[in-house]
Amino acid sequence: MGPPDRRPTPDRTVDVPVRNEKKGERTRRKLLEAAEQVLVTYDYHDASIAKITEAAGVAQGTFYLYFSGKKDIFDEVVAELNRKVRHAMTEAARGATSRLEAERLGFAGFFRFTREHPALYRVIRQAEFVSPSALRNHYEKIAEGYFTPLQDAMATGEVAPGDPMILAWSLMAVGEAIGMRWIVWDEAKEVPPEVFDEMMKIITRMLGGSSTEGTTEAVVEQTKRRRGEKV
Amino acid sequence: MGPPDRRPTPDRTVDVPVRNEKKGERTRRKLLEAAEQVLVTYDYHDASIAKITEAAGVAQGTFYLYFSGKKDIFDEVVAELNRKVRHAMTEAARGATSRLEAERLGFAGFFRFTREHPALYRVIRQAEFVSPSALRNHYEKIAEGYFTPLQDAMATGEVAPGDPMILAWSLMAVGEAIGMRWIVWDEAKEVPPEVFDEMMKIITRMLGGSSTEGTTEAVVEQTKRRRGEKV
Amino acid sequence: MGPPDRRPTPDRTVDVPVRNEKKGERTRRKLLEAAEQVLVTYDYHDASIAKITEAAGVAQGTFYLYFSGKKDIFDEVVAELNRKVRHAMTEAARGATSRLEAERLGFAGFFRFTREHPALYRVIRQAEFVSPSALRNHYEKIAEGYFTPLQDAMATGEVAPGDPMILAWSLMAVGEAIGMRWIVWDEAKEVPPEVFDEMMKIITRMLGGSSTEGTTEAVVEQTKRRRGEKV
Amino acid sequence: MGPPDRRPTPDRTVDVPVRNEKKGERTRRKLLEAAEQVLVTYDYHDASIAKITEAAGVAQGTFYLYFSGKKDIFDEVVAELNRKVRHAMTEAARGATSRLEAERLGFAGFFRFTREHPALYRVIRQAEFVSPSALRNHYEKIAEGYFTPLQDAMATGEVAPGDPMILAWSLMAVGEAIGMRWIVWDEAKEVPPEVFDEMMKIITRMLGGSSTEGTTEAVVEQTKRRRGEKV
DNA sequence: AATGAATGAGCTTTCATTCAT
DNA sequence: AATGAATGAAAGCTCATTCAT
Repeated sequence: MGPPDRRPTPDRTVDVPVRNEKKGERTRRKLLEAAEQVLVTYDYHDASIAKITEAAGVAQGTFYLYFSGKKDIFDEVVAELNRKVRHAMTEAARGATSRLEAERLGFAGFFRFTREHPALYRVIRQAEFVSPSALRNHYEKIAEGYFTPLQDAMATGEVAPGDPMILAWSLMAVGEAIGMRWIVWDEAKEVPPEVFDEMMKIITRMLGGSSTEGTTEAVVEQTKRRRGEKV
Repeated sequence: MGPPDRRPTPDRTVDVPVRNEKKGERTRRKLLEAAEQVLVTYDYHDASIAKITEAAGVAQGTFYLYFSGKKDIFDEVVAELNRKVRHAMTEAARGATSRLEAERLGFAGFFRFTREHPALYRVIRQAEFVSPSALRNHYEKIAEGYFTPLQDAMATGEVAPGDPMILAWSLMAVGEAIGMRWIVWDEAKEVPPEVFDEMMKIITRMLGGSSTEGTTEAVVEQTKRRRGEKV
Repeated sequence: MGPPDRRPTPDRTVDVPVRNEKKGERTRRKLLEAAEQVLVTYDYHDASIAKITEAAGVAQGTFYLYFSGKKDIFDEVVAELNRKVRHAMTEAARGATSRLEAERLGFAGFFRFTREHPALYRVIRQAEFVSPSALRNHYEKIAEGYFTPLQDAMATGEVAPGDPMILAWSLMAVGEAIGMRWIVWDEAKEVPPEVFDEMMKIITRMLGGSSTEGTTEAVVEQTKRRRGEKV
Repeated sequence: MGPPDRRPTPDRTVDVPVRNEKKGERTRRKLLEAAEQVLVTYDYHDASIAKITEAAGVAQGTFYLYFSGKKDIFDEVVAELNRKVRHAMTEAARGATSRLEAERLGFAGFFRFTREHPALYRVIRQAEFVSPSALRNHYEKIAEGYFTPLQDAMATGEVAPGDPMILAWSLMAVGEAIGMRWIVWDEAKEVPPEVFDEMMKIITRMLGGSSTEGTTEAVVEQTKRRRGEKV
């Protein structure tokens, strides 16, 4: 299953000891990094302990000194990726002056992450079958990150009133679908600008705010300006 | 799309010879049905050829007379499920008098299908790792089904102008996310009415049409009437 | 554990197809024979499936077509050995004209078996930890074989009255201990005659019958005569 | 034999430093006690060094400072148990006024020990495969303990003349078999009185002495009296 | 058209033992 | 005197696939 021979198994992880790190901790970290790396190329079933330990440059038995089994390390990898995606989105949206701008920047950040980690994106989705709880946790954490900002924006009228959680899930879903279709499937470096613009028009309508700033036209205009196109 | 295959999913593999069906074709059909059945309970890796052939009542060797391998039959099962979901959605939307109503009915149909086939839903998602091409085909066929109707609705102004394909993907994504979150995760019999209403408010904004009929308020009103609540 | 390198693993079992035996049955029999053979040299834990299948000349996977696991085949081997020992004892005692003579011949038969299968003797005792039920079954079957004859002999006064089962267990125990001490430990070809005679004196007293024939002196006399010694 | 080691078997490894005991000796003792404890619950193969060192509260590596391997410590544990059983039997028989009474008390003591240490009983028998020499040593020491008393009793006519060693082995065997059958298998608190009496009738005959005191009837009478039954 | 016995590579996991610190 | 991280061989077992019948 999966694409087992697209790339050869990476032989070793470069072991750069982190400062103040004990021997045991370093080995654990090496294993975690190796697992992430192996899961880039192989799916859960094909990502064997043998491949992981080989990539980490340790003996097979060593694995069980740090993890109780395959699912255990998988869960940790998922948790780490979750942290990374959320970080990428939050950082991208930082400094936005409106909810809509925050969405635009956040989506752009998410797509950038998707492009930079096309295989890790696969890992997250795989969790649905390997570790449902890890998957739930992933989506819920992202949705929760949306909750308060959307609630606040609803209070100011920037976003149409409603249940912030349902809106959060809807926005998240659109981003994921567009990312899957126009980045992962097309193995593209980015969502084509016209698709992004079109998507933002839809997102704008989903938010349904009343302020001028948030209208479809205004957004398209802003974006074009940013790209240096003429309005 | 005609009404293909109106038989309900068989609970067990009962071999009722179809008229004019040769022996070989019947065996092939038995295997396909058995695979579908087994994949309801087991995921791809646990659904062994042995389980499938046992369920079909044939010897293991027979399997390779009709399918080139495990992935082969999986692809065929996915294709069949795809046919069924699309059929369920199309049938549900039949007779709608507006695009918005068609969406509402279509989503309801999709949720009903999700509720009735919670495990089959999992099968489709699993295709992402087992057979990426099957998965693409699945989503693309659904999206294509949206294309013409949305294009037409844009022409009449019922839906805001734009790229019908991107809107199709966005709508599909929202439905899937809500179905996953409120049916599959909650193991619920249906999406709670208030969630459905809230989602429809968002969908309505996504369509962004100009006709009165399509406004949020109008839709909520219609729905309440249907439920016998006072407006 | 155990003496792992006394003898090399036997490479193959000579496969003499038994008449009217189907392919599957023959493979099963080959595995059973190979297991018995391997268990002669190695103890339960060291008698790996790999060694067994190699000795049988089949692939490892084939093993699981016929046995559910290691314990399964072990139980069958124990059961077969049990059948063999009881057969050896019964055959040996056949034709005895008194209970005491039957005992003498039976013990001699048991010792002969012990001598011919010193390692199989070990296998039986190993069952105590590997498969307690198999072990119980083994001893109980032997004890049961004693029951009726002893009961009958008690009725005729040939053996002192009492509980035949407790006497059966006591006789069995003495035989086993003497066999262990003077055959297995000494790797001897037989229990030394003077030990055997001494043991028979004790056995004679244990039976405690009243008939002249059964007295210690009479037995020793008979035995000496048989050996051609002068009385 | 003096009264060595009157401390009860420790339920847990509590490290009470013994007077004048150096640190190294204490660690060694802790390991030995931990091994005994672990072997009560697990059999040889499942009693891992990890479990033993954990129970002893020392690091795994420390084990090899005191023992050359797993078999080494096992042998020492067996030797200690051997000391304990013999001690239990000797103590029980102390004060007997005849050989027969000594047997009766000795058997009772052995059964009591068996009942109190059902798992340790298993440990001894396991030695047969783990460490044949330890096992031989065990039985030989017990048999030797019988030797002199039986020899003396034969001299006085209390026991029928013969080879004391063969009689010793026979008696030992009967005790072990009855203990296994009616205590270990039945998980009973004691050998049922009627079984014990019946066994003593057999033992009495095995000893085959001439003095009145030793007759079956006399023994049964004594026993009944002890139990307060009327004769 | 069908059988089903046989394959063998590959998996996860355990554990006695070593050795640098 | 003690540590505990690391080892690596070996185990039992599964399963997609083949092929002689």
